[in-house]
Amino acid sequence: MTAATLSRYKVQAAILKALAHPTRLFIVDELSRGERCVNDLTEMIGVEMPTVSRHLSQLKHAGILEDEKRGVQVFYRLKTPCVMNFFQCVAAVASEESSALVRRAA
Amino acid sequence: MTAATLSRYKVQAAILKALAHPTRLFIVDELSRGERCVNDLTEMIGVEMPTVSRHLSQLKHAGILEDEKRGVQVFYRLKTPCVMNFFQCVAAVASEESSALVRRAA
DNA sequence: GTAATAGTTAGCCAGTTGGCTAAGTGTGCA
DNA sequence: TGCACACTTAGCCAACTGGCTAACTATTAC
Repeated sequence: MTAATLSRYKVQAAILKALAHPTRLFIVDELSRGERCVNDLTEMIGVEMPTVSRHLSQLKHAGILEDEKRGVQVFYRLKTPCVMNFFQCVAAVASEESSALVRRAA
Repeated sequence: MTAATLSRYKVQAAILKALAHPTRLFIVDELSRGERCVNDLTEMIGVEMPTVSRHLSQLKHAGILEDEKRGVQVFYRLKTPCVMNFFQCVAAVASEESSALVRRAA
């Protein structure tokens, strides 16, 4: 494995890792329907705001989201809409999986 | 978020998490060109065999790989070839990213 | 200016990850 | 039978994750 190849896998792994959490998948899915402020997401998700804020900053750091402050609120939206194709790919792989995996994760 | 929705996100997150490591991405990429035994993968990757074995079992547990013992060797191959579409999706998102992310991961 | 609201940052902590070495399992060969 | 080889499992450990609460920042309303 060359250094360049390893670097490429690291980049891809970082993106996958950013998405590899149920809460962050929910956020991306929700933002695919339009921008949302942190408070709204917090209410939908049902964990404390600092936790949501950190999930958002992870996704932002991975280049998946961008934010915009308007007044006292911060709105987040998808930066790369193509992440949704991706999202459908995961869903496809997931649906191909046996129900055993579903049971394990439930 | 309903229980069913949460469960679905958990399944998808588990798949993403299984792929979210440079070594495991390498393995999936390599197996897309055909089955390989653990020893061959170990030589290509350059970490100890027990570590490779564990990466393989993680991918197997996630339903991405399947294995077959032939004699003294264990061959792994992709179980869901559609994981490769997925792989291309990640590459597409990655290439859309700024070079900043590349620099961070390098 | 003070208070209220929205959000982030910091610090704590239990649980997970990913590397390693050592030990165990199973198959084939002399 | 006994040894070598391929692989997995177990156990250790440092680093990371993801939740929380508390404290800080910034904007708006009074």
